[in-house]
Amino acid sequence: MARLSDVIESFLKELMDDTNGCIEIQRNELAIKFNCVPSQINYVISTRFSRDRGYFVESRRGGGGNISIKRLDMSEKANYLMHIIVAMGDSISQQSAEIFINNFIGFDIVSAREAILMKAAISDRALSMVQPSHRDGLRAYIFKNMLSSITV
Amino acid sequence: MARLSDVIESFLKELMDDTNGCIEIQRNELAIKFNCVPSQINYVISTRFSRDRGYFVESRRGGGGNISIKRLDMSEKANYLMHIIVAMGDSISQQSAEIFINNFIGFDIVSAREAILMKAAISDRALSMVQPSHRDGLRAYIFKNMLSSITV
DNA sequence: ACCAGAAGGTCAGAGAAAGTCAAAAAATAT
DNA sequence: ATATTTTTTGACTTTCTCTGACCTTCTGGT
Repeated sequence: MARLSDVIESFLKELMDDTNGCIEIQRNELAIKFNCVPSQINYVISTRFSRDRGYFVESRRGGGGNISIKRLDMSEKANYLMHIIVAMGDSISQQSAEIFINNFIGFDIVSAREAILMKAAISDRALSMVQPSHRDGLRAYIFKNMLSSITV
Repeated sequence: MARLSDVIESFLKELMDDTNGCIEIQRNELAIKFNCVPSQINYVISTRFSRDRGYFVESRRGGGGNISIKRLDMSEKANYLMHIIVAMGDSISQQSAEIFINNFIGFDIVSAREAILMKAAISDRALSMVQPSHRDGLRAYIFKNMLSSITV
């Protein structure tokens, strides 16, 4: 038996595809449509449309209240990446690069596999041929190059 | 009399033959079908469908939970990658590396975006800090490191 | 101001799966 | 015959989903 939460999730995502990634719903109405309690809508939203899954949720109570869900758009992610490219400076350690990369996964900017690839490319191991004193500089250079490649 | 675990194993494998190497089961349901305790299903999966036997297993708990098993055609792709790692030797030009990467896309070994990332990491531009005479060697090293990271 | 009604929010508990681990039983090897 | 390995079992744990009672916030009318 398919999970109701999954059904509601894909309903909302399809709705979003038709409306440029931005929808407004009424909680009670939706609950009636899917024959569940209203709080299940909250459950779906909090487990499937959280910030770190790339959605931005707002709501208003009271008469005429509603819930709006927006899919964070690419330009925002690109801005985020550009910001990091600038902030990184011209040198970075393996450790802090990996922290950045882990955050990217959280922000849905890269997939888990892409993260693995990036980590592999800038690890100390990959750069072991390079003099230690030059490693962090080269790492920043390669890292930035990878980041700008996916900004497009 | 054949062992139950073997019976369950071949049942799952036949199921997989009919479904393109990818199945979804419910643990409790299967246990009822074979008249055993649910944890025996775990035993079969962990002894017969482990990673190094070429299967990838995922599961979800809770209502509507399930276990999915995917057969990896590991052999083919992993062999292909290993072959390339060996063939590359300890030096490679940007151009030939890109040819390899383009082939990976064709063989569904990497996605288009992953390919972009890999190319960015080993481009002459990313390695412009490095003396030209050392570039191809470092490139091979980074490239191999990325390839083995996704062979796992 | 005040109040009523109309939204949405929270949280804990019930229910529905799958996971773990170690002991008992069975099969195999020496 | 005995030791070792593999299979089977079941009690207990963890995770995810669904529900309902109760709470908070907003709007509009008096």
